[in-house]
Amino acid sequence: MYWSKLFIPTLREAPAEAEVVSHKLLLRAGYVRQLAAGLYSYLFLAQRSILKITAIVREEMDAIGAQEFLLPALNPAELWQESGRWDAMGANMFRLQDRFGRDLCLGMTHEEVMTSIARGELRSYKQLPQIWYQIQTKFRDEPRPKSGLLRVRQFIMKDSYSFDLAPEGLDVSYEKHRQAYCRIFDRCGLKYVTVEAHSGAMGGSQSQEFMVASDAGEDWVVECPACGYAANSEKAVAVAAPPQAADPDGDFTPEEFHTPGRKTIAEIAEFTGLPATSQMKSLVMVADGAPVLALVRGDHQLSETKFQTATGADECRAANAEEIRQWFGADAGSLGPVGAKNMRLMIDETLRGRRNLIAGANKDDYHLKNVTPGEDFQAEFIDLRQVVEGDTCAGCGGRVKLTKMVEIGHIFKLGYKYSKSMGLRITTEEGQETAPIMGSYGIGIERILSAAVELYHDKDGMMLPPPIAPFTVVITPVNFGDTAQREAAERIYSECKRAGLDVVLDDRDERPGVKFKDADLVGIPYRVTVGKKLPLGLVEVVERRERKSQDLPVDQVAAHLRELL
RNA sequence: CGGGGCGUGGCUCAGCCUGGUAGAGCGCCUGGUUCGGGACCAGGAGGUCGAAGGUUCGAAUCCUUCCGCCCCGACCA
Repeated sequence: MYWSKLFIPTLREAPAEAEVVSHKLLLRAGYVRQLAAGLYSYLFLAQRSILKITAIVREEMDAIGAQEFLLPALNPAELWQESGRWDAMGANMFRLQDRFGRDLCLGMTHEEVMTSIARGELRSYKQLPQIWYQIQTKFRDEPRPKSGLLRVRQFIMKDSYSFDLAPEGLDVSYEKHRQAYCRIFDRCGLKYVTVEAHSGAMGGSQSQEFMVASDAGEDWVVECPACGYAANSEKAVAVAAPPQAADPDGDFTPEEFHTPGRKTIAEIAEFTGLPATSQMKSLVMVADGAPVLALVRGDHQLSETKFQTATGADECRAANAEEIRQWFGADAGSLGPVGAKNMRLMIDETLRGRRNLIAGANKDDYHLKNVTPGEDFQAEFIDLRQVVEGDTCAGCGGRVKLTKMVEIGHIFKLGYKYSKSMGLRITTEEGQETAPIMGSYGIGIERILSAAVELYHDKDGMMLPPPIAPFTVVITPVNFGDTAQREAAERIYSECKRAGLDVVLDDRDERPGVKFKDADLVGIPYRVTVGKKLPLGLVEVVERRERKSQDLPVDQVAAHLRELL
């Protein structure tokens, strides 16, 4: 293709609305344009990358025996009502009505539709296992779309679903996906980690996420470099740093003391002269409408995900000021476990064995000292806190590190949630009816592109891995008006084409600097510069990432690049 | 939904406080000179200043309401 004929609207400056690197570069390099919050048009270059990514995904999915479908994005309400998710999805689901007033939604994911196909067609254990997938557009009415293509309201997902007779079969389907995902992300040139993920409150037994490190990410991943442990912080377990002061030894009873105007952990620490680790932080939560008091060490944060999982509730939130007043007779800042009535108490494992701690007195402007869990109040010990930097690995004792990451894929053992709620039954070898066990597996296609840009860029632009770059070679004659340069460039161009390379010839009547800048910005992995060395029969082959340059005779360029790519 | 910021040619922004005939740079078009890292000269096109209402002789500028976009938080199968 000839650059002068292509629509590649590069910008010298990034539009003001872009903040994260991948967003800025995708706009500047002319890959995408924004239509509205969380809605992007993919222009020529982005579409080329996306086609390359989806081709890789397709090959690897096909290789594990998965079969490609294409399901409607528009779904009838009834299907989602059967699984219970018409209500559960809440405001995150786009809903609409047809001309007859029938409720419809735009699919956020396709467990329901896949299950409805399965229950209509699958009859016998002989038909299992099945893996069905699609590469299709998903819609989610995100409360806050952000970060360019990283969090959007419409995006392309590869989603697959496995149906197996028994858990051992699901293990196999799951493992096939795990390996296929590794191959996909390897082939896309990404540096990623696989982490244990939160499986949700509704009984999924196992799930893993594929994550790429990026400051633009929204998840924190806890990793132990020593033993390789890696988990999403929503689920991660680690050993907390020991308390900064030893607990008073002795069998004391709780004793009230006046703390006028001191409400925060830091204020109490300053007032008492004891560190935050000597305090219990009391958090009043509401789980499915019922109050629950969650207790963590003063310097720790409650993990709401762990909390929700522990309660088994569908919906959790922090209590508001009126509720707290009503339940405790005091305001936030003076709350504690002693005397908390008519509610469940949960306490973080880190506080097991601690004695004579400080907590709120449930009386405004008063706190208690000498509060001992298990003696002065009863609570369920559960891991509730967020892992922090400085904790040590529960497995090997190494120091864990936390890294912000973007989720690009998620594999999930679903269990029987959909097969049971939607009445999918097959007949076993023994002639009994049984519900197949399911798995679901997702890859965010645009996130692969964005994550690659986040991972590989410099001040001049993108440095996309060749397998997903829109072009792999650009031929840049310094002066296209020069006959010798033009002829050499065209010759190399057609030889590259014949060698099967994705090549573009920059035939624009621009100064060389403009062409070099655009090639760098767009992130084409190799550039062939046809210029001053041509009289010697030589051109330069420049590698984008390292900027390594090599002079080659005109007739060897295509073969050389063919080797590299 | 709470908090903050921003909306002025395609892009980046000035002008707004203190009301008085809409600007710059880049980009675009024409002609010329250039040609190894975003050239130079000359000429030119392009804007209902987010929208509506109000105040005023007069509103980009002041007031009210609404809309949109971004950021932080809440939320996130």
